Amino acid sequence: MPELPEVENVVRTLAPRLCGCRIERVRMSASRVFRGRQGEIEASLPGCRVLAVRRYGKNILIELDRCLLRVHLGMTGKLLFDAEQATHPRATLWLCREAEAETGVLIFDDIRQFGRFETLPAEGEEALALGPEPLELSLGAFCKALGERGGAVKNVLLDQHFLRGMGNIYTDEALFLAGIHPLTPASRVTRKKAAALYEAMRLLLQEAIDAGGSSISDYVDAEGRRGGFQDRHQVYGRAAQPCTRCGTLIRRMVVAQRGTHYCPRCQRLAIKRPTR
DNA sequence: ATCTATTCCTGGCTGC
DNA sequence: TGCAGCCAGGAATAGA
Repeated sequence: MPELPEVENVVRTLAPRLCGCRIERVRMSASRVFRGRQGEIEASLPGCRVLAVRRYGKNILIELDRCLLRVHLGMTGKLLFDAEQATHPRATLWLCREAEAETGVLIFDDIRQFGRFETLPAEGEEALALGPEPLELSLGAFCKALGERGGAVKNVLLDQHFLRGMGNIYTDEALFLAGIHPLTPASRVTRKKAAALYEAMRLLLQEAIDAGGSSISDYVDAEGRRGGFQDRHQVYGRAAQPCTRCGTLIRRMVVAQRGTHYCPRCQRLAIKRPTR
């Protein structure tokens, strides 16, 4: 499932091949990824030139000269230059470079249709109003915001209005590295633990980006390459296997309707009561 | 307002 | 070998 590091790798493999191209024509199949905007997209994309490709949380924003194309990969979405790798193409863009014939296609492929493919007005990302990037946020701002939130710390980290880019895998991994139980109320995470969480999250995201992301089910970048970080997960997907730190068996429970993996010994649910 | 539960969607896996 | 049933979960939406 694509989270911040995976989307970052998609953007990095997408940008050099896409920037400067003109979209010649578009073919779309009926799919809920367009959210009823299929005709609008088909009408607006042809003739547009790609100015830039950037990431906004887990969104891929393709900046065109007339509008913004927002692509969210959801669970199983992929952007591919190789038609051979597409099994469930939802949109196909034919591209061409200046004074050249068609130079290739870009396919948005999405098995489960949890993704999104839509046009937004230029500067449309502001309307998405997501929280700050984890890698750009200061420690002080993170601790302050965390302390003001209700609910379990895992739910808060997954909330894209709190931080943009964290998903289930990196949330479980970051909580493990910081030694925080996923159900700990966000407002009860101590300053020391919050600082550990902040550092763990940033280290994890950077290392995962450098490793090409995590390929759990079928994630691949725009060149069709798998990531390598899945082999370094310490809790995610390791239920009933020994903790890499203490040997206790990793447990799985459901938090925020998501499979949640943690070490019951390294991540104690200790709610300190105020001492009178 | 703020937080939680439900819904969408299909391939892969399990067990009979 | 076939097939029913379950599981994976991001985020919009509805509900408390």
